[in-house]
Amino acid sequence: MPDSFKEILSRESVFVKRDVLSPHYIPGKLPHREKEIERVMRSVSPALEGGKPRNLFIYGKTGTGKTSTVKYVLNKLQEEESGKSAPISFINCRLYGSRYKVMQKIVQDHIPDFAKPGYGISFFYERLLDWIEKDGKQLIVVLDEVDMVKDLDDLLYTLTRSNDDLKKGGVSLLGISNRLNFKEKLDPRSMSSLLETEIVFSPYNSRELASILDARSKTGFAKGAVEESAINLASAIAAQETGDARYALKLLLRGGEIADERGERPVTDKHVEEARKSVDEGVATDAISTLPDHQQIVLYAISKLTLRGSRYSRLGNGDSDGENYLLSGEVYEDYVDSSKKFHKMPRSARWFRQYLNDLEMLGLITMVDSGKGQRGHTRFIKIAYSAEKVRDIVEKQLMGG
DNA sequence: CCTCCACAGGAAGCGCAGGAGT
DNA sequence: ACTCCTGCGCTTCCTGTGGAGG
Repeated sequence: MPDSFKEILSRESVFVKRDVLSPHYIPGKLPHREKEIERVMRSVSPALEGGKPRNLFIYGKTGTGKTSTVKYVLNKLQEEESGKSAPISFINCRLYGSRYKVMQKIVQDHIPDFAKPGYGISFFYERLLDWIEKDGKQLIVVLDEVDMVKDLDDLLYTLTRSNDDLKKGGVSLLGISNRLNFKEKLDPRSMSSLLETEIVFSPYNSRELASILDARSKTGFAKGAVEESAINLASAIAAQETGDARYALKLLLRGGEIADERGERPVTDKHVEEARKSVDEGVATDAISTLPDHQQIVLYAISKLTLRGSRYSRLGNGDSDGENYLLSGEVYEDYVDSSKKFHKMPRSARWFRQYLNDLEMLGLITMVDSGKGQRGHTRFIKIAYSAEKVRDIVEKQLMGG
């Protein structure tokens, strides 16, 4: 318990430059991505000499450094080529998820005068061609999370076709995606245009993660403020999950915050261990509060019944492990009641089943098929997180609003 | 053995909001 | 700015499934 604000302020933090630990920070050096950086540079380099870069496609799971690598290379490109012959549009397709929006964004980036809404695609297209031809520019369009574009075939067609319509200059594409299987849905023609070159980013292993964390903590943390074992644990946990560098960074950052809150000085693996709980809980809270209302209500019904105990408590005799499993029928009944409580019209039983499947996909509940000992064919449902917490989150979410 | 139970999940169709085209 | 179109969330209807009960 601090005696005064003065004490809190004078207390030394383990951080010296906190934002270095943030996942958005792009360090001056990207460890373990040297090969990838070189390949991206190689494919972009023709732009420096007025040539058309090859189209490039990058895959890799989240937190493997795809976006950072591309941003790093493009920053370098703009530094070395301070002229205006290789303009860049960096587009996050989660925000600009259609051909129209992407085209509009490109125009807005470079010729904002014409970016008013209401114009058709063909208008944007021709303005853009004029602008590129003017002094033979080499436009580079980066499509981050490219799988989020609804009419991707059309977009790719439009952009690659522009090279045929241009007398001078060119447009090249750089696509980034974390889903490997999405190209199956693509038109073979747009596939071959996008996949001229392909780079796969593999997940970091725990040693690589450790050296990344180590490098960042050297500038982010105060000297001696973080123990090596803490870094190793954070890397090991993240490597075990998916090799996600963002997750590893979060663990370390949160661990530092926890240590600060208690005024403890070196960040140890104990802090990281607790950070893991807190981070995972935060993820669950986020996942729940962004859920559609009715899925939240289903979760609410499940958590309520879990706390009260199943009405049909006769599970297979002797199966003492099966505590707190609920039947989908009784959950539906409570879901209908709970919907009324939150002033919502309950959905049909068919759609309720769909909700259950969605929630299972998100890892918020688990289900097993009813075996012996149960009349009829149903599923046993169990909540994956603390029932009290889930109930409170949903209540807060749906009551005040 | 057949029937019933208590569901699972596919198919078809419907109304609506928002995006595309004019 | 206006209409047309499409995708999405949802309902209704239906067939399937595996054990219980008679």
